[in-house]
Amino acid sequence: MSEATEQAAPKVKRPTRAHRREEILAAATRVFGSKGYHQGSLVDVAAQVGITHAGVLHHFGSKDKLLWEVLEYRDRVDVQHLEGKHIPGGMDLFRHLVTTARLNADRRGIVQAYAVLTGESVTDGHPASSWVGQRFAVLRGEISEAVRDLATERDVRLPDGEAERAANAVIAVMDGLQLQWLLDPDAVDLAEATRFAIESVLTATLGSTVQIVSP
Amino acid sequence: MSEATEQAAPKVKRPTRAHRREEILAAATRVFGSKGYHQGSLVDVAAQVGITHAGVLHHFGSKDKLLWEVLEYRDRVDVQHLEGKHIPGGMDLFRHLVTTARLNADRRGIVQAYAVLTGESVTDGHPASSWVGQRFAVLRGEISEAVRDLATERDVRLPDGEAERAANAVIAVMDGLQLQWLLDPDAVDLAEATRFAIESVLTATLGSTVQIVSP
DNA sequence: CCACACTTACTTACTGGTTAGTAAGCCCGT
DNA sequence: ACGGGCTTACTAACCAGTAAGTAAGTGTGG
Repeated sequence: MSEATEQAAPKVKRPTRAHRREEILAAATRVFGSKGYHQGSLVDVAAQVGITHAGVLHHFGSKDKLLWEVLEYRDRVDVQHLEGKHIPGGMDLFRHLVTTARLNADRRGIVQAYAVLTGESVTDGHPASSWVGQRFAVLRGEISEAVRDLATERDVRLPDGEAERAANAVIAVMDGLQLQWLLDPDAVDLAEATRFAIESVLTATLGSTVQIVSP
Repeated sequence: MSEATEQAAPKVKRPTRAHRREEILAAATRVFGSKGYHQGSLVDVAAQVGITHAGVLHHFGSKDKLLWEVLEYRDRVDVQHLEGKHIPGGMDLFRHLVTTARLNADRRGIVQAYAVLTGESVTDGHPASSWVGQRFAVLRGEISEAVRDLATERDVRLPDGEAERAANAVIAVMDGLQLQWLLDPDAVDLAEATRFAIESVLTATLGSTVQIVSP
């Protein structure tokens, strides 16, 4: 009898398409993160959500397409803590980068997936290589822009290409620190190390001490 | 008849064991670099030296053992331009790091193999993970030591752990720049970017401008 | 309100391909 | 004539993708 009144929670039986896809994406992130794309199989992914590998293909068509959606999924998670606000510029961008690093220290799976897939992507014809390349290009643009903002703010004239060089160094240091942290979490404090490294690059680039204060 | 007189050139026919192993190691470096460890097969390696995959196993026993020898092989190549001199300290170490970066810009295969294997190594139970971990630990020790040398030289008192933080940043930036360079060689000048990034970290750490002059 | 048509979410079973590793034997140089 | 270097031939495992079937839903016309 009480069942009729419980119609407020309508869908308990079959998972909706959207929900199931999300489950599979989360599982695929774990699998690709812990085994890599080539070594991680659709059977592994399927087992984690309690279906067969054919069921996964029913939702995503092919393993390549699944990977693409996993990468987009990571992008969504990456900016969700910004809550609608667009990606910031100037000093706020660097604060955002450090904040992301701090959050990442509690999201090992996603960091690992990113590191593994980025490393794998430099192999010939890897399906993720264009995604990673694009990602680097976008980051390079955004960060060098922020560096130029800071330079203008402080009346510093930057040599040609200096902003891009700084941007590349910032991106590099974040990726490299993640690798070290994954292999030995005790050897690196992800957030602190990231803050230190970015401050170093900015200080050297702008010629005066730069401090990134936690928001 | 003339065959008998040709015995003056003794070893043209069958390659010696040592020489063959070296050929296979070079081939394996190319294959693991271009396809990764898991995706690169023994058949690929064997084809490059004109034998079958069973021939490779005859020399190395298993794929894992081959990987280990490839990693050791890379270490040998990496320091061979030092010609017997041991790994330097102080400012000489950082000069050495930049020099290595410059040489690496013409050794894409080795850089790629290192990047791919390092990325792969964070996957569960990867045979290279302990090698990479060890490598990071050794580098961290050597570089932080060199940072302390420079600090002493310049009468700078470093906060606790600052040398290690700087070392981590230097290692990170080198690995990260290699990744970016592999994905888009035009976007990064490997040697210049490395020099810039290391100088930044050292300048920020030591509180006064540091320049690394090419030897 | 219910039967019929259709769709969704899978499963089972299979194909064709690739893999590392093993075993046995051949050939060539010494 | 013997042993190292190699090949051929094979095994057992695993892979992505396909095809066909099934059960449980959803929508619709009468």
